[in-house]
Amino acid sequence: MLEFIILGTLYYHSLTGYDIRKCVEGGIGMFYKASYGSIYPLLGRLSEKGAVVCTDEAQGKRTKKIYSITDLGKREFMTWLEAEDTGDSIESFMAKVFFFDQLPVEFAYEKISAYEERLLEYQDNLMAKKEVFDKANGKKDFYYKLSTLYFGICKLQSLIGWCETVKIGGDLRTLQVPFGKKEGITDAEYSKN
Amino acid sequence: MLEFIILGTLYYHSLTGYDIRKCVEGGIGMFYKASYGSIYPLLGRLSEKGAVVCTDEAQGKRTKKIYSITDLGKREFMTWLEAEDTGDSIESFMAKVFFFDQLPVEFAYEKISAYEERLLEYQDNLMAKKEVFDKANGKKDFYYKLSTLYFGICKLQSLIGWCETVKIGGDLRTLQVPFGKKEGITDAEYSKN
DNA sequence: AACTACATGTAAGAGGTTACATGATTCA
DNA sequence: TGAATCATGTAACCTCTTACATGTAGTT
Repeated sequence: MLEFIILGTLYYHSLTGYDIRKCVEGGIGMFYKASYGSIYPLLGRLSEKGAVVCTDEAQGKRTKKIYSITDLGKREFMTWLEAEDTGDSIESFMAKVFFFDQLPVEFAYEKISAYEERLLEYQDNLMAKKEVFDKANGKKDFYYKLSTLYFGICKLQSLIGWCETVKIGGDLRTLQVPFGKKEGITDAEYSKN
Repeated sequence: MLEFIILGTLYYHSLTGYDIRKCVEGGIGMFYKASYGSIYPLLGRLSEKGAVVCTDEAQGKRTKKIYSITDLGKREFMTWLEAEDTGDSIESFMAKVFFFDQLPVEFAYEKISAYEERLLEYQDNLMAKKEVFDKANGKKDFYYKLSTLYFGICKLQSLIGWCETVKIGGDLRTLQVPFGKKEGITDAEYSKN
């Protein structure tokens, strides 16, 4: 995963290992953490493979190592981006979506639709599980256990709704919050920009 | 983590390693996966430590190994359950909530409230990041990147809403879905039980 | 007789994290 | 001049996953 996130980050800009980390943190950092202890060794391996090249750039007394993606690296990145992810985590799916801007729109539509299909299947599973839970107990000794299941269903259905909107390039503002604090994504605030 | 999930699973029932896996899969399996390759070695280590004990039970030609939690194991489990989790993942929080049924209600209220507080702080961070994103680009080349951020915010606010309801032991049915397919958590279906 | 589920493990390795070690540059 | 940030790395360790290996019990 991190391998491809690095390649995606380098796709349009050459960066140092340090900068890559900042980019990841400010980008898909919500879904994926990258520490130096994983980035630097990985950059070494990617260099050996020929997916990136390293250029030394003098900067006063020290030398920065600036990494650039190669054609091979670009191909590998695109292969990953285009691959169907088989039952992977939401996080890894979001990591791909993060780079969909560099793909044709039809492509993004297909990928998100396919993912949504699998989510709908999974939804059926969860519903069946919920049935069992609801019936098997008196709803007293299992309140918190049930609550986690409800959270899972809620999150899943939010994600399905997200797919519906994003796959057609819809207005992100319609991704409204179901309940709780509504500050933040109001129309008023959004239209200021 | 898995260590405590095993202890929590064994809290009221003695089980084989095989059964533990099934329990985890059917329980917090949505948030946490456990393979035999992690369970069996862990049970060995827990035995050495004295947190669980193993009893052999003859069953025809073979012998089942049934694991039971000890007082030490119960104390360790409770310590984990009561500990403030510092910026951990949603999954690890849900894993704790899963076992809140064996805690006094006030305790659950406190834990969920404290967690909600941290979520609200994090929400401020995300909003700031969203501002930067919204302003820094023409909303064309960054649509999908922005969409992942919106998903993060949406998920976070869903979770905050979930906290609001669950901390006071509220009706789980109010955790309605914001958009998308609404099948499943309808009042009609729920009231059948 | 064949298949599925029960049941227990191990070995190799993926894929990280944490802490450590080091030093340059920039800015107040 | 001191602190923060920039910048690069290593070593030890941890936590699992995957695949393998083996065999029993129940069911069709």
